[in-house]
Amino acid sequence: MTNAVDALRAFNRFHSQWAGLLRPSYMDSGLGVTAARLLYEIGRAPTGGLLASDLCADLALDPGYVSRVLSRFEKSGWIARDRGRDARQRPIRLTPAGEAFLVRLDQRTRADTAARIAHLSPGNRAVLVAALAQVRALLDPAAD
Amino acid sequence: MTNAVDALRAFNRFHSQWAGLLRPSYMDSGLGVTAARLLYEIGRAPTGGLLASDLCADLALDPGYVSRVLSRFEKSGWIARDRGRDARQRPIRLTPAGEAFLVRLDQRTRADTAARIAHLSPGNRAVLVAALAQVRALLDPAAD
DNA sequence: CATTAATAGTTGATATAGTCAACCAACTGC
DNA sequence: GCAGTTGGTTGACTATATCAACTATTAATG
Repeated sequence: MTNAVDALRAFNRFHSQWAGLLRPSYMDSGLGVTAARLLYEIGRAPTGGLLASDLCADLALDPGYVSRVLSRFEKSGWIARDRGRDARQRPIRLTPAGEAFLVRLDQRTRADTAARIAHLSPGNRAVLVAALAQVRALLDPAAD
Repeated sequence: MTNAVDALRAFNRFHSQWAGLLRPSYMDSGLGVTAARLLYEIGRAPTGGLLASDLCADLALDPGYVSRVLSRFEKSGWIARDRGRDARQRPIRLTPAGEAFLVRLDQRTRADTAARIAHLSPGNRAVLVAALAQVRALLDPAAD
């Protein structure tokens, strides 16, 4: 296991397991992992201008699928869609209810993560943060 | 972002994206991510004694689903199932064809990973390996 | 300005992935 | 030999995702 490729692959296995990427429902939110990612992305976007096509491109998802998920979000009252200047597009914005839902979800996720590193001392946390930054810097030449 | 929880969550986002965990088909193998994990697990197991129930437990999967995937594997000629002493259980073993398939798949995955860190110098690789080990040691108190 | 081509998004049909409950056969303990 | 349990399979179903066809609108070209 001195080899970087093997080490990395082993780490990938470990991490995807650890992070619960395999679980079908994201944090028992009733959302699938993909739907949760969509909602997060909507929450992160500059208010007002986000289009369905942006989501498709950013997350590499099928337009039809995105359309349906967005309809569900709309029905749940988490997003609203207006018409823009270009009447084909339907800019997405998060409603207050959606915002609230997202905040709750985020809090739960954060609490979960916190619990999973609760056993680490402050010193060890610092080491962890440094190591994570190191990994990311090396793997992602174009870090944002 | 000085906070360990936030750093970790950001890393999780980055890594799951980087590792391509979202892609439906594992390395264009025709297998879904779950099926690929099953096959790997079968390949890793001590020859002969592996049971479907072990796979269910280890990977937290539904018995019914596992049963079907294993049937597909059998039909593809990748595994064979005998009867054990306990005639309820059907110990799984990899056939030569399955072994070969797995080797090819592994080579492709390895090549892919290698390409993605091709830009790293030997020194940087060593740093990466150390950082990965560090992360894992901290996150996984019960590392194997 | 009329026609054609492209774009944003939706919808229908279909495939794949995963879940849940019922079930059979074989084993265990009494 | 019977009650309860275990390993595995099957059937019915839901959720997730893909593909192609379609509508409405805008842009491009003559």
